[in-house]
Order: sequence, then C-alpha cells, then structure tokens
Amino acid sequence: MRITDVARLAGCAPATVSRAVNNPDKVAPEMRSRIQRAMLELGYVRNHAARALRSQRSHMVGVLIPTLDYALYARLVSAAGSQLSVAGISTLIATFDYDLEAELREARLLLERGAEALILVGDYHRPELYGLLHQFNVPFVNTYTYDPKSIYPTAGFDNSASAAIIAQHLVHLGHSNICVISGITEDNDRTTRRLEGIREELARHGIPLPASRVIESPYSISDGKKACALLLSRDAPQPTAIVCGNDVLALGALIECSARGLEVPGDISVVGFDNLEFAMHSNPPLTTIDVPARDMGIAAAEFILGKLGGDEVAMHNSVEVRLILRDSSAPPRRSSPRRNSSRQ
Amino acid sequence: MRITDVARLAGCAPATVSRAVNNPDKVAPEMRSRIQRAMLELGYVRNHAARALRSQRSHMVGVLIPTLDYALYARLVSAAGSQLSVAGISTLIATFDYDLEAELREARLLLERGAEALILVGDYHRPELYGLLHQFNVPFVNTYTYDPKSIYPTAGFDNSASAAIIAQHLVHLGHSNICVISGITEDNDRTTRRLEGIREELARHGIPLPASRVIESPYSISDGKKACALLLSRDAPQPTAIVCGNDVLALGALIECSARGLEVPGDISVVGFDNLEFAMHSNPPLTTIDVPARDMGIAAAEFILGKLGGDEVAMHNSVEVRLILRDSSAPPRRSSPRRNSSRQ
DNA sequence: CACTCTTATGAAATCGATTTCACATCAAAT
DNA sequence: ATTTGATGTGAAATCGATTTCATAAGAGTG
Repeated sequence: MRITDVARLAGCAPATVSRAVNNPDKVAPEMRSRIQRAMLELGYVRNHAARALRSQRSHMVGVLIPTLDYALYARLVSAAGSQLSVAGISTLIATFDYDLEAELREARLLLERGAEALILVGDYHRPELYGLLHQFNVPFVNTYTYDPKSIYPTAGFDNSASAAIIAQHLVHLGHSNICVISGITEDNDRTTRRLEGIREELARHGIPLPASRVIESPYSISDGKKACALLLSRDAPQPTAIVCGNDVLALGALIECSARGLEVPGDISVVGFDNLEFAMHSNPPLTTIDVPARDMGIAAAEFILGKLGGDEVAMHNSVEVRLILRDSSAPPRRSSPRRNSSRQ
Repeated sequence: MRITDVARLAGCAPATVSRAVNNPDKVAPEMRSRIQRAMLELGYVRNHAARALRSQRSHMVGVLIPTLDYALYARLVSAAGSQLSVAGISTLIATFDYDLEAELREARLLLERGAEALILVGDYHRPELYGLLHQFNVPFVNTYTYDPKSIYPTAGFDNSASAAIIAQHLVHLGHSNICVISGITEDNDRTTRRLEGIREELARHGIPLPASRVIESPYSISDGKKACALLLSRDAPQPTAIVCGNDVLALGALIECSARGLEVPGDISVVGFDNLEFAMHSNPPLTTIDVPARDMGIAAAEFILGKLGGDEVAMHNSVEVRLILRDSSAPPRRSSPRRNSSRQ
C-alpha cells in the first residue's frame, strides 16, 4: 500500500499525491478529491520513515521525564502533548528514573529516533547531554525551573523562591523550631533548590537549619512517614512545623503525626509542595504551593514550536506558583518548644 | 554525519559499518574496533528513519492507554517498557482520555509512525481499530482483561470475577444493604465488568441491586466524595457498605463518610479496587483488590516479543489478583439499617 | 595439491515519500 | 497578438542505512 498505488488508482503521479497530503491547496480541487477517494479506498497510511528520511523532519518531539509514577509529570506531558499535536507533532515520552546517566542514554535514543526537539525536566543534566543537543542542533527547554540568567532556555518557576514563600509563611505564623523533609537532592536541582530556598529564608530570620533538622527521603508516602518518625523521635524539643519538599512526603508526615496522636496543626504544622489532587482532601487539608504543571507544559511546547518554526522566542518563561493556605498550618501553641528555645 | 563518513574514516564500506552495528560477530574484531573508534570520533548516531525504511523494522511498539493521570497505568507502561527495551525496542506512549474515537485516531498515528505492535487496555475498541490491526498485520494484546474465550489475545485478569470476590467478602461479613460507586461504564469494559461482577455476586446471594443503589462517577477523589454524598442522602435506610469500582473513588467515599461523622467501618464499610499506594495509608486503610500491574505489563511485553519473534505464544495470560483485607470493612452493626430493612 | 567451504568485505540495489526542476496550460497584461 | 506570470502536474533525483549478491582470501579435507 504505497503512495504509487494511490497515484495509480487516482491516475496521477506520486508527487501529486504527496502534495495532496502535505499541501492540499497546491492541488486542484477535483484532483484532490480523486486522490482522497483513492486513499480511502486503499486504506492508505503514509510511511513515516520514508517521509522523515526524505524531508528530514520527523514531526516528533521527545519529552524526557524522571518517572511516570505519581502522575507528577503527567499534566505537563499531556498539556505539552496536546499543544504539539495541533501542530502535527507527536511526543515521544521517555523516563530515566532520576538517573542522569539513564537520562543521557534515553536522550541519545530519542535523537536517534529523530526527535526534533527535547523537553527536559530541571537543569541538572550530564554535560554530554548538552553536548549532544548542541551537536544535533536540537532545540530544547528545561522545565520545572526558571532562571533568566541561565544560558539554556527555561520554562517553569524558581524553586528556591517558591520554597522560600512557604517557609516564610511558617515563620510569619511564629514558628522557629522547624524541620525539613526534603526529596533526595543528589542529581536533582528541584529538590536541591527547594531545600536551599527554605534554608536561606530561615537564615534570613535568624533561624539556623542544622543537618540534624533535615532528612532527605525518597518519593513515597511510606518514606515520608518514616522520615517524619525519625524527626519526631530525635532527642530534642519536638519541632512545631515540618516543611516537606513535596506533597507526597507531606502526606506521609501527616499520617505519621496522626498515628502518634499529634494534632495537625495544633501540635505541629505540616506543609507540602506541588498541590497534587489529594492535597485538598487530606486530613487536614494541606497547605502547599500550587505548581501550574499544565501551564508549564504549554509554555514548553510553545517555546519548542516557536524554535522549530524559526521564530524569535523568549528564552525564559515563568509560570505563577501560589501559596495555597489550608488547614495543616497554624501558629504554634503558646506552650510550644518555640518559647522554650527563645527563653534560652 | 552519515554511515559513509564513518566508513570513510574507518577505511571500509558502509555495508561493513552497518554490520558492525547490527551483527558485530559478522565483522572481524580488528575491523570492528576500527569502526567503533571512527563512530566515537565522529559522534555518529544512526538515522532511525533510514534504518526503519530499508529494514522494514521500526523497533518500536505502541502503548495506548486511557490516561497518564493518577499513574494508574504507569506501572504497566514502565514494566512493559523496560521489558521491551532489553530487546532493543522502544515504546511509543499515546493516550486517548477514555474516548474510543480518539483511541482509533491515536492507533492510526502509532501505525503510521511504524509501531510494530500495540499494547491496548481493555477489549472495548472501535471495530475499525481491530480492522486496522488486521490490515497492518500488527500483533497486539488487550491488557487489564483476561478472557480465554476471546478471539483476541488478552493479558490481565477477569474484572467481573475479581469484583465478585470483594462483593462476596462484604456479603460474608453480613452486609446486604449495599450500594455501589462505579466508574463510568460507557465505552469501558473494566468498569462495566466490575459492576456486572458485583451485581451477579449479590444476586447469587439474593441481594438485588436496583439502579437507585448504583452511581457512576468520573475518576477523581472529589467525584467519589460527591457520589458518596448522593448515596448517603438518599431517602432510604443508609447502606451498611459501599463497593467502589476503584481506590480513588473509595478514597473519596471514605473522606465523605468521615466528613459526615460516619465511622468506617463501624457505621459503614467501604471497599476499593486496584490497591494503589495510598490505599494502605488511608484512614482507615482500605480493603481492596490488588491488581498486579507490573506483571500485566511484563506479560503483555512477553507476548508481543514472542509474536514479533515468530514464536508460538499463549493467546491468553492471566495475572493473580488478591483480596487485600484492611480496616475499612467489617461486619455491619447489629443495630444497623440492615435489620430495619429486613424487618419490613 | 586441488577442491570445497567458510568468512570477511565491497558494490550496488533498495525501502517509500518528498522535492526539485521542467513543462504545459491558461489568464492577465501590454 | 504577444509576452508574462501563475498554476497544476509529472519525471527523476534524493534522503541514509540495510541487504543481496558477488568475490577474494583463508581454512579444512581427501
């Protein structure tokens, strides 16, 4: 079922069929409908490999995300995907499980498969990846980060500043005995910067954050629970607030607190980051930072489309994060360790 | 950076480079390493389009799932993906948002892109999809379903029988005043069969399930809450148990019950289906059916690999579901509405 | 030693759609 | 009426790796 078969049935040259498919207005209406009919009759489906080979355009864009788990990146991926698909571009999804070596391997595969551009997450990547991108002259954009000073395009938000917002919220409520459950920071700029942002904001208010008050934890509810348990069983005054690097860890912390009979937010405040769906349904509902993942996906797609179209496009696009106040955060009790420590 | 460049640098014919890449043992070791060096030096990456065009093998398999949300299919996809990747096959992921027309469109795109096989979800598909698959002579497998009588290959489990298991569990506990929150059944064999399974099991015990006791609900926590609220505000004795078509709806129901001051399982039992991660962490932990999504993905991949390799493979593969007993189900209270209704 | 059989390599054809270039036709303009 | 330009179509070259077929060199055999 080749293009020549369609051409034969329609009584024209293959070139004309090709035009009818790719540049309909270059073909006379009568001929066009004849070709349409022939294609339908034969059930013709064009051969993408041949098309890509000759035209040097694959009409595919690669999206390289850490994981499909927890649907964390699902909104970004599907928003970008539908944005790209209206331009006739399909998305190739690849995951690397937070392993930058694997990311490099997958990127190579995507390029081999002809990806015309890449949407990445974060700005920590192996130098070889940037090299590849340069060598192949492939446009790309780092999402989940926004950094106008970066030489690489970004589409996202400032993780450090956003984390600072929620830390500040706790400080303003009166907390000073604060602990942090961070995501694993190794090879991960999002978790690293969020932790930095928290640390800096606390420092700005004269609150130190020694290593003993920070636990890095893998991304799961159970691990969040464990981390929280560890923090609460430290040989030290119990924290009045726990800042979590994401909502999943925060949920784990919430569960651990209630398992220990601690009231949230009465005894202890817990805050998250991401505003996943369950955050508004947890008990109590979670104070968190809303990350507009859809917008990021759209921004990334627009950037890529612009680049591919040869347009002049802004290198950096930011999306708006918002502090979502719910019931998991409140001022510390007056009889809290905070007073103790401030009395010292 | 073409294969001829590598050949020139290595001092051999393009054909030899091709062999060195695809059939290393057909090339003398000395020549092979010369070619390797040349490829590395030039940063050669092979052109997939050309390869696919000539060899008529795309080394790609399509996975067509309803949605990326809730990571419902993430485990299946990633398990299948890693299984396929060891055979040098990449996965193309496409989603259709529970719209069978969209599924058909996406399938066409996948085939156009050269997918050598398709992994599908469920066995409700547009007839045209089966037609396409036949026309292209592309192997495929329906996952999330197991039906040895089907003429199409399946890899999964019997949704009806599995739902019956959990319904039976409630009946054995002594419940007879039972309501159901089902997923949307239109165009969806999984939700349809689960509901059927529940209905049949209850009927087997002489418990009818009139339409007034069943609500179909979209897939989200909020919708689960709403559905539960609707059931609980019916003008009828309150049910002693609610069977939910999946864990997300069950979580919504759990939340709604506790918002109404109903104790689970004291006042009312709630059960789910899927055993997502949060099910063990909900309050109370959720009685549910464990669906081994990984195993399904692996089974599907193995089937596809076998088919592509021309092996004789079993048409139908089942995976083991398990009833997971947790604290959200218990016998009805003696003073429960059940007694009232049986007295009438 | 002649002969067959492997094994390693190269030359050239090939996959199927796109694209360039050429050509014919017809309308508009001088 | 001739020229110019626009438009629609076809012939043939092309994209880059693979594969077939041919051949040369070397290994093994009687």
